[in-house]
Amino acid sequence: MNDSMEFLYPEKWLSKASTGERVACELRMRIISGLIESGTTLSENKLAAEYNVSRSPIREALKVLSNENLIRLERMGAVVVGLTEKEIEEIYDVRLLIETFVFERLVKNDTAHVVKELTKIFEMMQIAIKYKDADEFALQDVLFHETIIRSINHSYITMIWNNTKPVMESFILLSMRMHFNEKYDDLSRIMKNHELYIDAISSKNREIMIQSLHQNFDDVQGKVDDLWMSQQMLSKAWEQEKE
Amino acid sequence: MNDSMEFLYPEKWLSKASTGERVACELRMRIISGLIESGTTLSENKLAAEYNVSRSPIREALKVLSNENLIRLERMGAVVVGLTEKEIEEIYDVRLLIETFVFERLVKNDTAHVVKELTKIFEMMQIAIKYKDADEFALQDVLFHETIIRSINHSYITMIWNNTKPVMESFILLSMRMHFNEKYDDLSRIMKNHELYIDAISSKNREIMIQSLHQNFDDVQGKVDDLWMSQQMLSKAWEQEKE
DNA sequence: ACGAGTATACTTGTATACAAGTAGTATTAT
DNA sequence: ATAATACTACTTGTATACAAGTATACTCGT
Repeated sequence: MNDSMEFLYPEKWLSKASTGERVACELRMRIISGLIESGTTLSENKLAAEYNVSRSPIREALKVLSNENLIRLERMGAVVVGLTEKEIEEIYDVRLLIETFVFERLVKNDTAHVVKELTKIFEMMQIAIKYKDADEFALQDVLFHETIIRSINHSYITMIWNNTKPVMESFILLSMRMHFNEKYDDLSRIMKNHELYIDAISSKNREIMIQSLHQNFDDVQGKVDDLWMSQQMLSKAWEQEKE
Repeated sequence: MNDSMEFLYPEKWLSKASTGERVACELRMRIISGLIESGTTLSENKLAAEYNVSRSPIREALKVLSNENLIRLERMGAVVVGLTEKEIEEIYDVRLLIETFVFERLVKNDTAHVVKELTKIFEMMQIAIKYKDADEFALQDVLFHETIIRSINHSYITMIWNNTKPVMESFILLSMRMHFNEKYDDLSRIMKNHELYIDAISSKNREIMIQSLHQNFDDVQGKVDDLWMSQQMLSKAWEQEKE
């Protein structure tokens, strides 16, 4: 593989990850960012050569990506499905679905502990903005929703989250990197919406929750545009690098 | 492994399955049926020896079961989580959640094709009852719901289904085997409920859909009892066989 | 008797080897 | 020229080998 190759996924998030997980994270980023185009056929041998590892971790990674609907494992090779606008809307469908469910469960119990945790994450996000750390911001953003979802200890809801989280994370990561330094309006809107989430859970107010969920949902279109632009730019950068 | 060992999962459903898938299906059945108790630690080497295969397909199977929340992959060994009453309720939560979502999507389009397919499956179920074929009945029952869910072509909803289906299938399979020849009342109730599903989709009537979903949900408690009894009986049979 | 350290028998993660099957191409026979 | 066949270069699935790390038990020193 080209020595000048850079990894898209933050290496510091992979401290205790196995080779298979690393490959999965990197491939995921490359697929979602568009560096690996939809329709491409990936072969285990080629990937193994490319990443200088054996087929074992590659196989593991492909299984993971297949579970996340990013590739289709076929008889000869793995076909990249990728993320179109449709898939992104669908993944947000699922998040809306499970977060609504979670909220209904959540308000039946004491929410003080969750609210405290969410507030902490909220403040972390503010720090990330202050230091213009897009990756950290994305991480905390995902963690925010994960905290809400895991708080009800529902094994199958958690399972759904575990399967959608990686795609979500990569998507948000790319989107944030793209516009973190430009769109301050976006950031303040995101922060306000997260505040709304906390309020909704704190006050157990269904109206506010629906409002914040929809707000989040409305943001998707913007994020899709971000992704598209991100894909364009990365492709260009890639082409230039190859020359 | 004991030569008298019998496989719980129908072999005819595994015609084109790889060794890994076979092992996954069999282990899943043994975990859900209670033959492998919760808390047990499974080792790749022992399983490989037990099933006379190498570690590769065993690893694959364990990854699958881990995704289904049936085991927890830890540093040393895979700890069996199993299916308690809580997990079963939770898996039905998810089915209720996604089938509700699917229904809302479904009624926006023409449902004639789906209704036709469902009617076919319904008639297959009747034949299965006629010939007292519990396994076939379970297969068609699962297929019924799969047909509904896949009909909207929503990749992430399909993903959720793919992750819950195997557990669902095993659970229903065991439940049906247990009581297929006794509880005709149950069967007719199940059939009536499936008829209700078809009606709801055909007439696009939300009221009926909610009714059938809840009916289905109310059945769960009975099924949990079935599972518990099934686990007891299988354990006893196993103990006797060992002597 | 009891605690520290070591030996051992396990565990997983990764690399490699082999077998079976498939697509596509080249070659050969008609 | 064309169709059929054989060959080549791939593919995945499974088995095996090796490395690194961990828990248990045992031995040795006090």
